[in-house]
Amino acid sequence: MFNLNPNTGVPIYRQLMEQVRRMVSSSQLKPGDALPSVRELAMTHAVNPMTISKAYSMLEAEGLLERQRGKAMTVAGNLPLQESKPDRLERLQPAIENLAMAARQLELGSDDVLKAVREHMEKQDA
Amino acid sequence: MFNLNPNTGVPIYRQLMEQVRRMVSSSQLKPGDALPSVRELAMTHAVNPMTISKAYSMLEAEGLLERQRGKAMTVAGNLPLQESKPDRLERLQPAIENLAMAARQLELGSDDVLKAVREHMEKQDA
Amino acid sequence: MFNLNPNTGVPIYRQLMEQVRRMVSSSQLKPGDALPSVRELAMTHAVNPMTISKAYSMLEAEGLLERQRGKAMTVAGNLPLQESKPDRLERLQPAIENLAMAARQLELGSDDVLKAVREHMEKQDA
Amino acid sequence: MFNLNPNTGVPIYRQLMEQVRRMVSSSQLKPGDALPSVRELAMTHAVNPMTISKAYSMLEAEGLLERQRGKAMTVAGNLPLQESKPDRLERLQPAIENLAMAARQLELGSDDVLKAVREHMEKQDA
DNA sequence: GTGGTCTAGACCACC
DNA sequence: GTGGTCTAGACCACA
Repeated sequence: MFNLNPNTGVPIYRQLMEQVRRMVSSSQLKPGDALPSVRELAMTHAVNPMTISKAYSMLEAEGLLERQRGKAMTVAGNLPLQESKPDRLERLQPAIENLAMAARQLELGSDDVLKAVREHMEKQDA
Repeated sequence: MFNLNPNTGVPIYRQLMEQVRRMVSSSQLKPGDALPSVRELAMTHAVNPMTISKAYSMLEAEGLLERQRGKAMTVAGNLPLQESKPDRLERLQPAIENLAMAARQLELGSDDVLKAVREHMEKQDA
Repeated sequence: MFNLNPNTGVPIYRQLMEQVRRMVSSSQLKPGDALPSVRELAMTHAVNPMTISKAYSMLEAEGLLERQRGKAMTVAGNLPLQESKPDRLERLQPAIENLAMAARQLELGSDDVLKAVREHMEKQDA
Repeated sequence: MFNLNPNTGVPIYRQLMEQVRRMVSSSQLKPGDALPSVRELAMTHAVNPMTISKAYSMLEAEGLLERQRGKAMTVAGNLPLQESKPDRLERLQPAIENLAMAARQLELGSDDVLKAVREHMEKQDA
């Protein structure tokens, strides 16, 4: 469900926050849905529970998640519906810019890049 | 030439190191070429000179750059030629994986992603 | 400057957040002013630095404080001026309600309460 | 009768314990008086019954309350009479100190504070 | 020097 | 079982 990599330089809690935001944006996580428990996520990703907890707390402060005492955190109930495709494409932009910059610096043209992206995504779908 | 963003969580010096490596990998920076001076880069990107200097020093320790007293740092002279396209595509993988993960979490299909990437890269070329 | 009590049941980081908000509200801390460093505050109050850091981080997320790399945190520069007296009295309400509830349950009348408050505040001023 | 606020950070059971102690201290609850049932209090304050029960049990352990099988809990019969006014003023101190600290940080003088307290208590009496 | 991140582990509050 | 808070201590990024 989530993909946390401690070696990228991006803090783990920030990776998680961003990924939760995206899952909510696409309605793979809907208002009222429970998130994985702090301990469970910490176990499966071999990360300290506090690191997960920090991400959840900050998303709660943002209003994206809600806490219910003694229960798992849930997606906030007062959120707008699934974001439109243009909005979600907007959220994709940073990853695209990052890719394009790398390609430019590697002198790889759009043909090569598009081919590599297509292959990766097809392999993933399969 | 470079693109340094202090807000991503990735340390600035690591962003710079990675970007220099890519430019060398593609021979946009060739053995003997001078890099921008620490001061210049620090000015244009509003970054502390020590941060630039640290990146350069670590690349020097890696053998990618050479320092000549009183002159700008240059790309090391004993480097292999431009990397082959497969090698450079390999360097592109992390950015592709990052993009694919974001797309999956946003529930955007490969068609939409490829279209967005193509548009971004064309706009950039223009 | 601050008053942190670990025995009230109110989390320390929340006590600190509330007190910083009040100091800013009254302009005892003005935009641009530096706050005590995390380590300093942790030392003087015998509290773990992370506890202080957590309060500061959450106030930053709120927009009340700003972080400058390598420097102490400062009060955000884009804040409105000192709050009006009615606004500050509004902030005082929870403490007043708490006092009134206690007085009611202790069957102490407003005369006794006002006298006690006056005495406490005069002693404090002296 | 009681005032339980889940958002202050103070555990609910501690809020309740403190308030019961004050009611007993002022003889608004006298030895032999029955307390509201766990279920009733839990309902009216939208709190988990176990939370109420825990507060009652701890007050029982303190000797302030007595449990009679199948009946409501009552105030213990062997308690001293109503506390003297100085004793009750002593119990009020924490709330006063809290108020004075808030006022100081908000730069509100004793005149303003006393006025606000008086107004609040009069409104409450009315 | 500053703050940030993470860990390992404890105890608490609540369901 | 859930999340929350705190500690002690390590290492990193940045000025």
